[in-house]
Amino acid sequence: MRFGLCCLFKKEPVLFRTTTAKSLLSLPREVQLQKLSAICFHNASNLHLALETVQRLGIGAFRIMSPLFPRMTHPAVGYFLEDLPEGEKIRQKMEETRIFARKNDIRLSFHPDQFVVLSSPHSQVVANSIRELEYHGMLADAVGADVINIHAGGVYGDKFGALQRLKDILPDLSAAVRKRLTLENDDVSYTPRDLLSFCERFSIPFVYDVHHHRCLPDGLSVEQATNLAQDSWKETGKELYGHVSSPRSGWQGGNPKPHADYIDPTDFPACWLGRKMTIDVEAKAKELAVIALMDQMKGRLDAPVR
DNA sequence: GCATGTCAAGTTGTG
DNA sequence: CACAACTTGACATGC
Repeated sequence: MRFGLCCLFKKEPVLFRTTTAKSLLSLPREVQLQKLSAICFHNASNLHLALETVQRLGIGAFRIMSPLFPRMTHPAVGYFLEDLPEGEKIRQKMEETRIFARKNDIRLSFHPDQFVVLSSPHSQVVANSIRELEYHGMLADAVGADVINIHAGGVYGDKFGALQRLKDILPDLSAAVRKRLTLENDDVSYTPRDLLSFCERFSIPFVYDVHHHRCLPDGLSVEQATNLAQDSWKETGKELYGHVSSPRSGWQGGNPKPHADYIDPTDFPACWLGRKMTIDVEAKAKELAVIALMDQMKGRLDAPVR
C-alpha cells in the first residue's frame, strides 16, 4: 500500500502561485512572459520541494496540480516554456524533480479537471480537451509521472454513444498522453460497472474511487470493483490506483459528496489493506490527513487477521 | 494592511 | 431559467 497526497499542503510550507488570463491581458506580451516565467519557476521549485516534503513524511505518491504552469493552454495568453526568459532553468528544475522522484520511488500522477471532456459532442470542447491533455503529457514526460487520470465526462442522454465518442478520440492522442491515460468513476454519471468493461476493451487502466462508488452505487461490491479495477492494470505493469475520501457531513442525511478534512477509518475498504496499490487520499486536511490515515492503517495491518 | 470578489474552460441537477 | 456543485485557494482590487 502506497498512500498519495493530492496537490496541496495544509501545514507544510509548500506554496504554488497562479495568475489569471484577465490580469495577463492587461500587460504587454513581454511583461506577461516575465510574470509567467517567475511564476513557473517558483512552481517548478515548489514541486521539487513538495516531493522532498512527501518523501520526508513517508508519503509515496503525489498528484501534481494541473495549473503548475498557469494559463499555458489559454487561447489568448497561452505560451511554451521556450517563450519564457527562465524556460531553460524551469526545464532543468523539472529534470531534477524527475530524478528525485525516481530515486525516492515517489509515484507521480495528474488529474486534469472537469473541463477535459473527451465524450463531448461539441468538437470545440474536445479540441480544447485534447490540447489540455497534451499539456499534461508534456508535464508528465518532464517529471516522470505515469498516470493522467480523467473522468468519462457527460452522458448527453446516451451513455453508450458518449463512450463511443471517447473511444474514437483515443487515436488522436499523442503516445505521451495515451500511455498514461486512465478513467475514473464519478459520482453523477459513470459507475465502475459502466467503465470497467469499456476500459478492458480499449486497454485503459481504471482508477477506482470508492467514495464516488458509494455516492453512485451500481450493484458491485467494493471488493468486486477493486478486483476488477486491479485486472485493468495488469497489462501495464503499473500498480492499481484507488481514491478514498470521507463525506464532510456523514453518510446519513445531507450531501455525502463534499470531502471531509480527514478520512474516517471506517470508510477505508478492508479489502485494500496490504494490497499492492496506490491510494490517493482526497481530504481537505491534505498531508495531515494522509499521515493520520497511514498511522491508523499501520495499526490495522498489525492486528490479527480475522 | 486587510477583507472581499474573482477566476478559461463543462455538465448536471437543483431551487 | 439561473445558479450552485464538483474543489479551491491565491490573486487582484478596493477600502
